[in-house]
Amino acid sequence: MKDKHYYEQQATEEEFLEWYKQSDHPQYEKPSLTVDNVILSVDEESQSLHLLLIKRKAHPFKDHWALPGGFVSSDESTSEACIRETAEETGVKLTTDNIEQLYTFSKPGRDPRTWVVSTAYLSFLPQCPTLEHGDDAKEAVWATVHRNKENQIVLQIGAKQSIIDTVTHEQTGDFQLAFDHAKIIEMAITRLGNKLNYEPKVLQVLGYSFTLKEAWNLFYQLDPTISSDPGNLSKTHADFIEQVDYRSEGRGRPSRLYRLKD
Amino acid sequence: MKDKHYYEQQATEEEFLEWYKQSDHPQYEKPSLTVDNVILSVDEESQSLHLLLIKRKAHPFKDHWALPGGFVSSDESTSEACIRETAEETGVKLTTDNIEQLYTFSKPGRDPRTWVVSTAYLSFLPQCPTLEHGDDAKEAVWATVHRNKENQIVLQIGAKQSIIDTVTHEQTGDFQLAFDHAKIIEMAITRLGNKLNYEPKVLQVLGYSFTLKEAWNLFYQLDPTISSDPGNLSKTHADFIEQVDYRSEGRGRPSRLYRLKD
DNA sequence: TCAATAGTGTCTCTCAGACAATATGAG
DNA sequence: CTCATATTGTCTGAGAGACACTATTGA
Repeated sequence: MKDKHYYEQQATEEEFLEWYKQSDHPQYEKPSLTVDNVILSVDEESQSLHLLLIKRKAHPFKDHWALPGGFVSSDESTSEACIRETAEETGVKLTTDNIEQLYTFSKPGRDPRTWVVSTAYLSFLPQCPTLEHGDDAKEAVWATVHRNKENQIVLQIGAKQSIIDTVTHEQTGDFQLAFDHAKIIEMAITRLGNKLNYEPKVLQVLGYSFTLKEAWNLFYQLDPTISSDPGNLSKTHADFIEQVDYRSEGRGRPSRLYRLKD
Repeated sequence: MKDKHYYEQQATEEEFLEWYKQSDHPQYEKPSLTVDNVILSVDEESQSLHLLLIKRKAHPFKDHWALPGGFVSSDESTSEACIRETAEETGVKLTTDNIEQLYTFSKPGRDPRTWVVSTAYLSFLPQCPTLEHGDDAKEAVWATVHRNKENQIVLQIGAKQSIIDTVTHEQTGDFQLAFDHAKIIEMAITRLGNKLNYEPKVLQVLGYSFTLKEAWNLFYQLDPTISSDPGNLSKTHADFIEQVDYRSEGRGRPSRLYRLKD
């Protein structure tokens, strides 16, 4: 048997890989790898931006609200794991077009049990589908989320409210999120607000088509300092949206429908 | 001994954690976690943007050029690992202000040996310090890097050149990079180009102070479609730079020195 | 005094934002 | 016809970019 040095530095790449797979390797400590998914949608009725949260039934952080997510396995990328876990936990089918990687959180101690590193994703889902929460499924809700004029992020579940301060990164209010999920949500909302003008992928949450007013409402919830004129969106975002030219019904002048360009 | 269900769902959080640490847990497969660092700097003489590459001495990808980086351990975050590995491999001390997280790469098979997930960082370093490459240290070089008018990314090491096409994501030319490092570099340069106008952190590569001409040269290498007037930077980037008012020597009118605001 | 280099002033063009005007449908 | 609602047109101010002009030094 030839030695390690021979295979690493003198053999061919093929010989090396064959040797590598047959050898034992010192086991360095490895982290568990998870994904967490910030799933955003808007409710058609209220036009409010919503965020999917799940109530934890077990320790740690029992009874706290958390983002959906789970473990990544070795035959998939983190984006595939994100899509798979979302489907498993909520029944919702996402595609690579609906999700984008947000950030990887790795601060030691972020999970009180053991070493867990998590890659967070941001997902866009049309029209808040109703969520099943049977006995063994975890309780899942659509929480409303918006940024207020003080630049804080406000979450609401029913009458309960939680505020994330973007300066101090502190959570206050009626409930606390599990793990470092408040930081993840803060980063998600902040990134969305920054990108409204040049990569308005968020509009996917409005479904295939939407009115200018609906788009403006969404933008306003992410950044209450934007222009107060919904109509101006057809100028400022002309490169990103196109008219589908169907009209909806209702009181008042019918609004035109637009869609996000490919 | 009480059972798993009791500790997960009925005990207090403290009891749960104590039980958790004393118990055996099914070992799911875990990935190795690494960091890769895209370290950018500019050479004072040539004013060219440079990228730090290391030549691999062992399989896999023996003799290919690669980004510096290494394994993350359980008592540090990925950013700490990035700073530590950079110091170990190059002697360069970075701080959290000099680095930013780029993306986490996790596509199965990206490392031919085993399951390796890597979080890539982007680092800014002033004035291309000279690199030691002794016997046991890996060979390290500053490769020049810029984006050409065809929107390709061009790397050069001496007379050898490699081109990364940002449409097809193919590498052509005299050398190939190890692993998926061409994709990492492409993402780094693309992100920098997009952020020149609102978060010009890249200017850190110019050191504490710089002239408008130097700043423009850097911007031009990242995006050759920018304004052709270096002087306009004092208008367009007035929010980000401030004059230090010292003047340099040389032929012609002395240029003012600016620095990146805090 | 000229060449070389750098910074400043000015003009133009584009575009974001506010507001007024117009379009469309319900009752 | 009038009200409610939504889109379109117009005006204005700010700012990016091009270019010419001025400033500062060495030779």
